[in-house]
Amino acid sequence: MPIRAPVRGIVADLIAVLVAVSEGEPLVLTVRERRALPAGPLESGHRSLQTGLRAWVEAQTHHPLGYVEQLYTFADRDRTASAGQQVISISYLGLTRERAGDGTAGEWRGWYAFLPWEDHRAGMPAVIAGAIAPRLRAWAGAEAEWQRAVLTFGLEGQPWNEELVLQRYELLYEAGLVPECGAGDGVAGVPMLFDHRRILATAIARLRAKIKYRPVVFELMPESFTLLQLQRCVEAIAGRLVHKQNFRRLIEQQELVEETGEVTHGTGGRPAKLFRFRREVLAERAVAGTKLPLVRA
Amino acid sequence: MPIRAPVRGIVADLIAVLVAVSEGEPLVLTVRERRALPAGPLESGHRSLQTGLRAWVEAQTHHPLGYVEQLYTFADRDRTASAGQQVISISYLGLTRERAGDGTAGEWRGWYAFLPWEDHRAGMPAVIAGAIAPRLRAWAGAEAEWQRAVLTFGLEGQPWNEELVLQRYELLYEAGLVPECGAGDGVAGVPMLFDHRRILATAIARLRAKIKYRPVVFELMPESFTLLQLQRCVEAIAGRLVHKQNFRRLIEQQELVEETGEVTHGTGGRPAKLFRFRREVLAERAVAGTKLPLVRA
DNA sequence: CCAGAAATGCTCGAAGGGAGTATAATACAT
DNA sequence: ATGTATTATACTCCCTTCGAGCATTTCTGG
Repeated sequence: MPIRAPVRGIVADLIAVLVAVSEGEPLVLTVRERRALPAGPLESGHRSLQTGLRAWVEAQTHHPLGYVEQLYTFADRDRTASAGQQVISISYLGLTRERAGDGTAGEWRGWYAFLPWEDHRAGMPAVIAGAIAPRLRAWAGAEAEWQRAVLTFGLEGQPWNEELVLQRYELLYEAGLVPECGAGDGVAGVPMLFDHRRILATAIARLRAKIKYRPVVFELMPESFTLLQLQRCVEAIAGRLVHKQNFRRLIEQQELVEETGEVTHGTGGRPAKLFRFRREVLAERAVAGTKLPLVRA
Repeated sequence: MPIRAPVRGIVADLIAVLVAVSEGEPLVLTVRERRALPAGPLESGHRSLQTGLRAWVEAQTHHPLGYVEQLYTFADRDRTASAGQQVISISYLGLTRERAGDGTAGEWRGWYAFLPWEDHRAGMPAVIAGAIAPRLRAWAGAEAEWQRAVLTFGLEGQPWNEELVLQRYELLYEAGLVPECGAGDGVAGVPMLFDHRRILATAIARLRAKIKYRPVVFELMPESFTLLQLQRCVEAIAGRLVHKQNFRRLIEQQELVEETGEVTHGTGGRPAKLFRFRREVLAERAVAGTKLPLVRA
């Protein structure tokens, strides 16, 4: 391959989607009047991107960052900053157990303020039938486009798939229904600067997928918790309700938690046992599940 | 957040892990005497990283790139090129249906040449019991380190988990058993320049996970194929054997393929029906499976 | 014609998961 | 005190999925 001169004037940014769940609401840390995600320049001297981000976030929020995962790297031409400079944005998802206290530069905000059509805990949000569906209908030229809308938004009786967060945002973007695309008014949700709302959508999609096969929810929970609190946390992230008894069976049969021996009162009903996460499973579960029809060794 | 001056002299590279499967062997495109993955500088003027990489690869190999997915972005300090320049490497996984023909800058090479301990199709490779296990045993100080080796490599009767490709490579790296770490001789496998073998491991891990829940295998198959060819392709990627009858049941009940109406002869037994991938499922399967115990709407 | 090799069809049983019923233990209103 | 609302927790039922294997069919090559 020919070695060519690289692009000059590259700027690299780290963008963090920091997530916490408080009282059954999923929160994301925002800055700049709640219109942007926290971001900072890449600094040399960090051993890796991961540790660099962790150090930076912990310095900013004074709270430990439980879990960090790289999301995606964007370098679209329209991300170009000033003249001729190319901007590369490396985005991260971070889960934190507690909300940042004072001294934090940003504000925590419920993520469904930005993507209200993603919260199906109280049934399909009115904004879908009321605004999104008709405007997508009007936009869709070919039948294929409408079918795409039907599938991603669960219209016409199609099942709702909570993982398609990014696909839904991109569909709205293409249809000109979010202000970020530069084409007028948005159909729903608070917009953000640049493509931060898309990055948030990416993060939510990743997290919604991940809680199903890795015990990451616990990174968002306090040390001890009731099973209902855990369930509410999962529901907050997934944006939909969960069958209580089966959820408990799932958690318990996987031996993800152990009883602390204490109970809580004041929840309005029978006192609930308190549980804690069994950190041992992080090592045990290294041997995760397969899905291929293997033959015996 | 304080806006600080960004790192000066950033260089951004694209690194591609191009995969093909030919005659039941997984191949990866290499350059530089088969010691490196193809890489090129990020060029401005491309609409996005994805399209930039696709254009570059297709120009190089004269073959369409079926599927492209971003893998990971590395920017470790030790990736620093010359003086004070920070290198950011954005890696991609690309699946291609055909091997590149003439005019290609690189060479296709079986990926198990680089990671021989990953091929369990003929049982656990001798190199594990013969070289890896004893040398990890000698390296492991604390019991926890040995336990990690036992779990990731499936020692002492632990089940083999084919998805832990990256964890295994990193364990060998930490233990000083690969030449890339700068500590002498490697225990097995052809080394590569820089951290390219780690990137290859990342790609294999991602692909092994992905074939289980997305129909990406078909990106590696010719237009029409027999079910055994498809199975061999999956086995090549997964590095382990699959139960034939159950594999067919899985494929057929998911309606991933349809018969072409033709059959092949000369395979040594009863002629096999030829199938083709039903591209429609790419739209249908947008509604993928869940694992949360949901409540009825 | 016979052995070997694939392809394909079918069955059995264990495990997992969706959905609902039943019972227990608390807070709170009357 | 008593009843009701609310939450916690224990089971049951049933259907689907999936691992594992047997059996049969249809070709190739002596």
